[in-house]
Amino acid sequence: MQVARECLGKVIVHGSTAGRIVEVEAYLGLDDLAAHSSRGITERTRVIFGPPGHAYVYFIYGMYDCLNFVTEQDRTPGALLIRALEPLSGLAVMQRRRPKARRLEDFASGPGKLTLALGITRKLNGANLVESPITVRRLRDEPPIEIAEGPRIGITKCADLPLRFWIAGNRFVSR
DNA sequence: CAATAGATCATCT
DNA sequence: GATGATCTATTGC
Repeated sequence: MQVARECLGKVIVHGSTAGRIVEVEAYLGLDDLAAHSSRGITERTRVIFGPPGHAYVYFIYGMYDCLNFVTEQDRTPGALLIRALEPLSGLAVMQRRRPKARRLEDFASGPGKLTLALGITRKLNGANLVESPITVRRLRDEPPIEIAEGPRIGITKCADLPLRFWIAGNRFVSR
């Protein structure tokens, strides 16, 4: 939850494409029934229980990959779902990967969209976020931001917890 | 504009 | 065998 606030405004770089994190959701682990990790360690949730600073990428609805950051210490489950990015570079590449997006706001304004735009797949599951193909960096001149919070989206359990965070007023946040 | 259906499959019961 | 941390196209007002 603290990590969620720290990650907003940071930049994800993958290949020639990069985007600024403008919306995230926290998934806390054992007590959070909406979290994949709430039912313990399985083949899929293994990395959520691992050390922080790694990527958890999972496949959903038979069609989309979603990107998370592992946030808690080793043995403690916790993840941050990246929900929306503001495209910064590699726009032509993103457009090719997302032919249906007509406006810049449609490139990465959702969990499934951003993985397509950046070319992120399950091959990056478990990857270190510092020295792997995918990295997270701080913006050179980080502008001050106002953080808004509210209930998470697209879940049926624990849907009322205010664990969704976004940059107030940013137009690349999902609906 | 809002509501709904369809696509499509890994994971878990 | 059902479900799901989604997106898009289509239908209906």
